[in-house]
Order: sequence, then C-alpha cells, then structure tokens
Amino acid sequence: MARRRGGGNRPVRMKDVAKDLNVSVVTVSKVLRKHPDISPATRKRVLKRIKELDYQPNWIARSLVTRRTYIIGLVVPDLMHSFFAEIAKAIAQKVRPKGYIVVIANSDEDPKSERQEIELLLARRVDGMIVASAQPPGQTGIFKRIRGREMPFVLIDRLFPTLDVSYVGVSDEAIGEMATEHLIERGCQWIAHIRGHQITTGIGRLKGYRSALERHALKVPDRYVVKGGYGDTTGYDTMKKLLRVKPRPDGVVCYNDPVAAGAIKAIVEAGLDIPSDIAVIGAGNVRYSDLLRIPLSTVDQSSGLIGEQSAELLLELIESKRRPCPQKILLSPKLIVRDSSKRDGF
Amino acid sequence: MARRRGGGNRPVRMKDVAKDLNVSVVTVSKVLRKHPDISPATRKRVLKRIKELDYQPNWIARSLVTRRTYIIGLVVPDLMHSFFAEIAKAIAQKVRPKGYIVVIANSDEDPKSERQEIELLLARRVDGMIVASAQPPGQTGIFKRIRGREMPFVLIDRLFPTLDVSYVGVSDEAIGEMATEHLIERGCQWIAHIRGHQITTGIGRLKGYRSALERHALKVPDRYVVKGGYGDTTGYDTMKKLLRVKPRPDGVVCYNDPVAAGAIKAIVEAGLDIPSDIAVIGAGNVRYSDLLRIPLSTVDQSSGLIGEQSAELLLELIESKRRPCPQKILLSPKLIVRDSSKRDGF
DNA sequence: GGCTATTGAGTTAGCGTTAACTTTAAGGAT
DNA sequence: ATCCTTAAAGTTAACGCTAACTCAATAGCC
Repeated sequence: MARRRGGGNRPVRMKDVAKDLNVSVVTVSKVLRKHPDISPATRKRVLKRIKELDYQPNWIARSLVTRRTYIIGLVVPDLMHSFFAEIAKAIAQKVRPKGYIVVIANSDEDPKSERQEIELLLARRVDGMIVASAQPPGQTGIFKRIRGREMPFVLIDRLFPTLDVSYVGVSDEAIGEMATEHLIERGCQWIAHIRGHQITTGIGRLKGYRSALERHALKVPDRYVVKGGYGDTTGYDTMKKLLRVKPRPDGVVCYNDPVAAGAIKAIVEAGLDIPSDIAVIGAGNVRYSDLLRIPLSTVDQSSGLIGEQSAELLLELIESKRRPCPQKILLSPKLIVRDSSKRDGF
Repeated sequence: MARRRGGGNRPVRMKDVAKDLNVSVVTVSKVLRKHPDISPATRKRVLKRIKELDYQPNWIARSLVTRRTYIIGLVVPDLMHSFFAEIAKAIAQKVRPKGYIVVIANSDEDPKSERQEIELLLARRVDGMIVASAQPPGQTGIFKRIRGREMPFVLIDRLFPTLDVSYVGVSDEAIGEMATEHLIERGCQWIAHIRGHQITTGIGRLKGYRSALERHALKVPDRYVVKGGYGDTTGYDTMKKLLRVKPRPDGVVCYNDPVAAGAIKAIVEAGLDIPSDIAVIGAGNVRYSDLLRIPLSTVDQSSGLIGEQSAELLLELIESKRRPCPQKILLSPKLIVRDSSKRDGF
C-alpha cells in the first residue's frame, strides 16, 4: 500500500533515477560512490539522468547505513569573542572540502551548559568534536565520557594536562611570561595582573607572569593579582579596583584583550596616561585591538592556525582506521607591540 | 545472518532496551515520544531501563522516518563581524530548547560561495534556513531555488524587496537617515558617506543619507560619497581618499562600525581631531565600539533581537502545518551617541 | 449476557541508502 | 568443448526508527 504523507512533490530518490533507465538502484548508488563496477557508458547515462532530475543523495539515509554524519561539533565558550569566531571560521574552511559541516555550540563559559551541549552533540552522533572547554581544571568527566563513546575529539586553547587527548593551542605560560617580560623591559616595576577564572588558561598565564617577575627578581605583592572575568565590563571594574592599590601599578598584564580594553577605559577615565603612567598588554590579538582607544599591545595566539591544525588533527582521527595516538601541538605565541606599552625602558 | 561491522561496542538501540523488558520496540519508541498509549507502569519500567543502559535515541534513523533533521542552517557573510556572531548566538539560544542545532556557513561576502553553501544545506536537508545574503540586489535565483524545494527560510539584515519572503531586519534607509540627521544636528555641513558595496543594505543607507541631506536642504556633491568595503582596512583606505576632498568633510557617515573604526584611524593619523574637525558615525553598535580610539557613535541594529525574531519566524514556518504567509519584520534602529560625534551644534 | 467503546499493547511495512553477496554473459586458456 | 576468470551488473538484507494499522482484554451500557 503506497503510503505518502503531505501533498508536496517529494525530493527525487535513487529509485526515480533508476526507473526509466532500466538499471537497479544499486547501480546508481555505485555511480555516485565511484565504484569501479560500472561501465563508462552506464555511468554516463546515470549521471545524465541525475542532472536532469536534479537528484541529490539523501545524507540521512546514507548516514544511517555508513554510521557517518559528516558533521563536526565545535564547542566554544563565547562565539562573540573574535578569537573563537576566527577559529570557527578556520575549521569550517578546512573541513568543507571533505564534505563536513560544522555545528557550533556556545557554552557561555558555563561548565554545566557545556556538558549539555556536548551531550547533545553525542546524541546527534557527530563524527568528531573540537572543544574549547570551560570545565574547571579537575573536571575531566565529560571528556572521559566522550572517549567512552569512542568519539574522536580534539581540545583547543585550554589544556587539561592530566588528560591524554589531542590538543592544539599556545602555551599559556609562555603567553603570561612574554607579556610580563615585555612590560619589565619597558621599565615597569609594579606590574599588576588581571587574571582569568579558575580555568587552565588563567592559571597558566598567572604562572608565566610569576616566573617572569621572579627571573627579574621583582617582588610584587599578591594584591597586584586580581581576578577578572573574560569581558570588557569585568576588565573595567577590576581595573578600577587596581587603581586604588598603593603604590599604583605602572603596568598591567591582562588575561585577554577584551579585559584589557575594559582596563584601558578605566585608566583613561581616571585621567591617567597610557602608557606613560600605566602600560597595558592583553592577549589574543582580537580584531580591532589596534583600533582601540589606545592601540593595544597584545600576545597573538594565532587563532586561525589553531583552527586549521585542530581540524586537521580531528580529520585524521576520524578518517584513519587505526586511531592515531593523541597528539599535543603547542604553537608559540607572538608579541605584538602597539601604543599601550610603548614607553621608554629604564 | 548477523552482520556486524567494526569490533567496537556499538551504541545501545531500542531493541536492546526492549529485549529483557519483554516489550516490543514500538513500546519503547512510544514512551520516548510520550505517546498516550503506554500505561504509567510500563512507561516507568522502560524509562528505568533506558537510564540503566544509557540509551540515546538515534537521530539519524528518526530523521529518515520523520523527514525532519532538527538542523537549522544559518548563512552569514562574515562570522567574525560581531554583528553576525551575536545573531548566530541568539538564534542558537532560541532554537535549542526545541531540540534544533544550528549549522553556520560563512559566505565571506561572496555570492557564489554563498550559493554553494546554500546548496550544501539543501542537500543536507536542514529543516530551515536563515540567510543574511551577499547576493547582489537583482540576483534572487538562489532564493527561488530554496522556495522550489519547499524549504522554510527567513532572510535577515539584507532585504530583497522584489521577493515575497519572510524577513527580519532594520530599515537601512532609517539607519542612513538617522545617522546623517544626527551629524546635521551636530552642525556638520559637509557630510561624507562611505558606502557599502552594491548590496541592498548599502543602497538603503545611501538613500537614507541622501534624503536626510535633502530635507535639510544641504547640497553635498557626489564626490563626498565613496565606495568602501565592509572592513576596517577598506574604511581606512577610503577615509584617506576622503581627506583630500575639498572642502574637507566635517562629518562622515560610515556604512558600519568596522569601516568607521578604520576611518577614525585614518583621521587621527592625519593629525585631525574627532569630533571637532570631523565627526564620525557608524552603524551596527559592534562590540568594543565604545572602546575604540575615540568611542564611536553608532546606530544600533539590535542584532540580538534580529536573531531571536528570525528564529521565531522560522520555527513557525517549520512547525505549522499550513505555511503562514511571509512576514516582514522591520525593527527600528536606535541612535547611540558617543564621543566621535559629540560636538556643539550650530 | 451480548454488544460496543476504550485501553494498552503488538505487527507490519517502510524511510532511502549501502555492504555483501549472487548472477549473467562474455572472453581466454587449455 | 570445458573450465576458469573477469566485468558489469542485480538481489537481498540490513541501518534504527516511526506511522498506521491490528489485536486482545477489560470496561461500560442497556
């Protein structure tokens, strides 16, 4: 009994292509998959008919059989941060030629919401995932769950050292060190640090900040290190607090560029000059960083490269039969000096 | 004959849940779909077993039967423009509770690449699409194709007036008018305009710019209107050209904020003061706009609202049996005055 | 008590494709 | 002529799920 829902003209199926050609569905399927079975003559006939009917293979049906969705999940903490937007773009560009599409999930820096997003992607049976995680350092449960499902995945930006998984990012310690080192060279003595939350990147950069100070035998009390968030508003608020610390800081290493942008606003509003009173440096080399009130010195994390490399790694994990060993790729940060730190050294 | 590929422990299926419970697969399916057939007792037993086995329904198989993918395609010209990133975020947030995921495709402002992305989404049989199109005004072929496929879709940001489709955005003419009007009020006489390319938004804003000038009986020669691109670099270059126009413009209406940011850079580099020498206004109220070198006046396009509304519209199109009529929603722009235009009027 | 609803299941038949196997016909070697 | 190989198809049975239908048992009614 023909059972046909909805009145509309349904999409063309292989069956339709095969019918007037007097070939079987399998023949059409084989043509599409470039199976060597088919003779050039038949292939040509089939291809012609496919074009005539504007046939497009049904990915869903195909997925059901092959167990491949050709969907890649990307989980980021904040798509509006151009750092992640650029990564997303690079990933999509990299995987597109191979037929993959990218689903982007936002966690809003919330560990729980991130876990939900990941669960959803698991349920959707994506072929692999790339995750910039907002989980606190110890919390690796969700990653173990991903691995339990035998789902290929690559972590980016935020490293979980105890976990043996593929990773692409820059060394956060190097970032913190490079930024701090730069301010020291520029003659800053009382260098403050607006740090991120308890996630790995925040800790790494703090560590780098400390080790740079130590190497130069600079003693800076703990009150110069304050917790900020990830955005400009928190950067603004935190900087205001820092301005009351005595002696006043003459340099600030910010967790990232948005925070730095907020900090700059606070400093300018206080009537102070950047960089002569206070030098500022951020991280991430966010778009517009050089268009800010005071062009912002920053440490570049080469987001495009992170996207590309992670996509490459993931594709390898997905497409190779024998799962390759997890690989950790550490890219090196790059110092970009703009006005916000351009002051004479000693 | 059992035919089982790959050694691994395959995901749990309905069959597995049903087996030791002595119920049929359909019963399990009905429980999951909240079908009223099932008694509370059976439902409970099934739910318990589902949890025990950590069963997750297979979306692919479900899609094949229901002809619904619960995937929504979003096509934007540039994900790195925070205007679009915010829209993307808002859309994802809106549709997530209903079980949809969002696939983001970047067209890079290239009409051809946009068409390819749309074709891909069609082939993937997404449930609906939201498109901020980069097609030139006349080119509506691709939209007709989408409609031919009976695929629900909503245009955003860029309107194609000749097309009878759903749309959400702000009136570009209103944007251009509001921005220009503002500069006139602030006493600018020689107001230049850096316009976008030949896409609808560019034309609309130009029109608004012209009608505002007209209403105030201001005669501004055509050489004050120059074509820019969409980004800061082109804004920078174009502004440099504008600075050589005599008499020098004392106000610039920029196509969008990135262009304005570039223009600001050029003006400042030329040793001129903003806003006393030249007032600048952009459009889009991009993140960081108030953190720019000179905090940028702008016309807000309420990107979040665009995302929300378009998602709502699309869901209606998808979920209602009888396709509702195309609806055009025009949001009103909002003037945001910051330093770049804060000068005394006449 | 016989007849008709109602409840709570189960049966059957796909959805559109592919993997694995089978078939047919032609060609070549012996 | 017989056997074996190969090329070029076709057949069959899933993939995991749901829609539509069927069925049995209980309940309700006069």
